Amino acid sequence: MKTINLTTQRQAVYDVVCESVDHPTAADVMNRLVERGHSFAYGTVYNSLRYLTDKEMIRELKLGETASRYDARIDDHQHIVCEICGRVDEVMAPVPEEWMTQVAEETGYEVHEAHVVLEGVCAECRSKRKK
Amino acid sequence: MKTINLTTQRQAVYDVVCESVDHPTAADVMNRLVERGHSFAYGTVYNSLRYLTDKEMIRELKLGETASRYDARIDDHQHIVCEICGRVDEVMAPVPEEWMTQVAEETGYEVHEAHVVLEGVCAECRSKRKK
DNA sequence: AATAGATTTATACTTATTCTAAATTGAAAT
DNA sequence: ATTTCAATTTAGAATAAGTATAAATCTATT
Repeated sequence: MKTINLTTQRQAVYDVVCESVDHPTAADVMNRLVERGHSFAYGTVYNSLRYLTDKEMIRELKLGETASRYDARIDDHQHIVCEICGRVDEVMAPVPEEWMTQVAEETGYEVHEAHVVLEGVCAECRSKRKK
Repeated sequence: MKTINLTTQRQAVYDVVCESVDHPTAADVMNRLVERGHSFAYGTVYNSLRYLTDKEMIRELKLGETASRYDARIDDHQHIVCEICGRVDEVMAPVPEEWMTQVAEETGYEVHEAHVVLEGVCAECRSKRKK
């Protein structure tokens, strides 16, 4: 079932996510679609985001905020959120395998994956703070 | 401001969280309060959970589900969720310091903390599956 | 052109949580 | 003991994010 049916709506949603660098929420995506002259139903945007997520063309991020965010990078990676300005950046350093093994031993679980949300202060906010 | 004012309601909420081993949601806490003969307002339970969280007597967990869960263990640790039965267990193995350092170097962030949600299959579900 | 299946639309609904304004409680001061 | 005042609780309305539904529309195939 890897048939992918990209309707106008799904393509437009995909384009917005791909061209965004800030991990937009569904509401962000909606606004950007309107800016581009589209006017899709509320539910269609959610449907499209889910469809694209199911087809693994985008990823849904749950970073502990109320709304999910979406990411066009689908390779395995984590995220870091700035406590000051709220920006979200990618973390490419892989979670250490040995730690995962340790967790498996400790818990008796078969460990499949790790979702990590780091918190800290981004470079920009750090330099602003120095004054 | 470390004055802690434990009203009847807050104490009862705290007791429920402390005596639960399954990381209850606000709704779970509400039900358990009713079982114990209490009948507090809806908002009071949320207020109390927030109060206790602010005073660092309990921790709020955002594990990617729609509802927050609460944990009476306040020492630094992570969580693992079973993909089959949904149970949530503690992970005491600390996130490797060197990985955090690596992330700091990679991102330019000052890294403060890591929230990790692992996913896998718990021991019980693994043995059930073997049949 | 006719049909069927998938998709979109508009809108209603759900769930989790927060907000609000009035009522209640409880500690401190008279 | 009574007054007072802030903190807290209550009941219920409001909000935010997302899901469900049923009718309308689109699209591919006969």
